[in-house]
Amino acid sequence: MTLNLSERQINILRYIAKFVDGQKYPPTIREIGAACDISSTSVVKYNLSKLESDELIVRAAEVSRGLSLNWPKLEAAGLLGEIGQPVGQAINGLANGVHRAAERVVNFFSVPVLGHIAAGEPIQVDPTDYASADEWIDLNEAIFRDREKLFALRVQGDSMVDASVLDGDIVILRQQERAENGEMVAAWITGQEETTLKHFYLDGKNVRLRAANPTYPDMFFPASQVSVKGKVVSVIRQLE
Amino acid sequence: MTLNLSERQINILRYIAKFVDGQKYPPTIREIGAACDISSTSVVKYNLSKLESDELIVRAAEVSRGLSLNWPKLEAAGLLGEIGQPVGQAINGLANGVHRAAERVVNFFSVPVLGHIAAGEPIQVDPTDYASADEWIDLNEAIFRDREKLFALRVQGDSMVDASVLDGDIVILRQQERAENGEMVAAWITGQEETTLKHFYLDGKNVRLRAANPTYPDMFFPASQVSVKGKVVSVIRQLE
DNA sequence: CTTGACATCGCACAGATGTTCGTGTACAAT
DNA sequence: ATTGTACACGAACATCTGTGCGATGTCAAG
Repeated sequence: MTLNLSERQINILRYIAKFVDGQKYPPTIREIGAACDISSTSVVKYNLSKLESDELIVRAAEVSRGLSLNWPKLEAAGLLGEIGQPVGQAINGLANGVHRAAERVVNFFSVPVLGHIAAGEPIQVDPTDYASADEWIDLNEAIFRDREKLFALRVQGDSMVDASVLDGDIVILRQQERAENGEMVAAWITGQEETTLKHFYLDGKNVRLRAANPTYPDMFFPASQVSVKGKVVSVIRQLE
Repeated sequence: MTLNLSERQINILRYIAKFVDGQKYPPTIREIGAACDISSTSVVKYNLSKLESDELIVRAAEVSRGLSLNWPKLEAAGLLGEIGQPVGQAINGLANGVHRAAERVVNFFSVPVLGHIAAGEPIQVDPTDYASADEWIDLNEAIFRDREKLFALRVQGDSMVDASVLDGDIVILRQQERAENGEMVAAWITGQEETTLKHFYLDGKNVRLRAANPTYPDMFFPASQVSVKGKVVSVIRQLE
């Protein structure tokens, strides 16, 4: 039989994928209902039963949160694009083998982008309405690609404001000793005995460290004095 | 601190790992108790709380089956051999399930904080040495807590540089109409017909919007003209 | 128009499940 | 001896959560 899923069922699948990825445990039918604009638990159950008969999910009867996604089937149905992405693209450390469908992880770390914030436009805000998002930010891709060499630094003080990095921010870096021109790196300067976040430029045998904020002057050092610790991949600021 | 786990707690970890791998959802405390020869649910809870304070597991209060393993921490504690790595986890790191530490990718959204970055201090960078981390950033918690009401905005242009938010950054907000003084919010200003990110202050019937960058002047509006769309929870910048 | 499958809704109910609390034991410190 | 801490037990409790069932609306076929 041909799968004929309703938009609602697609939404349910997407929500489950996102929820499990984020929470590490499956949602309840009420949580699904709330997220997918379904007022009745029985309607959720009805749709879950449909999905189960299509073998897209597996359900344990009478067990709270007793459901899981059947990734091989989801892939066979061509639904990966609808509800998630294979992890293979996000983690290149995996690239040494053929992935079976089961070896996939949803790209659940995505949030709906409900608009752009730039002066002049209002934003429509209804975060619970999954369907209304016209774009999705894939935070998996954004933050966690090639996680192997990632580490974090917590920024102390205002020494990095020139790079628009504030006190308390978390800087996520990928360990590497070399950097391309223009990349922002964490560098240890031997002469100065300090570590800074700066844009890296190699001019012959000299290294120029440029602040993000143009009001701060560039700094020049012999290349031998600058040792790159890692490249800044992401900056995360928590505000609560 | 040194981890000092009882045999019972190791057993619990092992059981959780095995259960999640097989069932695709976490066990209840009663199931854990039955499997680990614990007659009382409160004893299971007691031990789970211990494991949680060691950050070996993550627990959602009052949520059935609301627990998950913290694999990076488990590895850091040298417990992978004790509890075994579930196939479902190995899959994320290695296609064939054979565990090689260097290639393994953990399926948990926390990264080690290997130090602080402030002028004057060197940073020891060995991202593979999880044990040396003096702090862990749980990005799950940092970004996706109460994710139901979260949405994102992509920043366009340099209109927010005064808030240290750059063009292209992703701003993650929690939907809410009210704000406390000092919180950074996305606000729609009726008179100006624009949306901005500013620190919010209510002075009597007036709203003061303060930029993060002190070189930008504050803005004042009647409270009726300012409508808060959401509170900024996180700012994420991608640099690659 | 009638019929029946499909999808939805609201609600009540029973079972599942985390939490709390009083109690007990063992052991080290005082 | 007394106190404090860590660990364990069991029962009671409140809530979470899946299921069942009757009612409603839609829509195409007869």
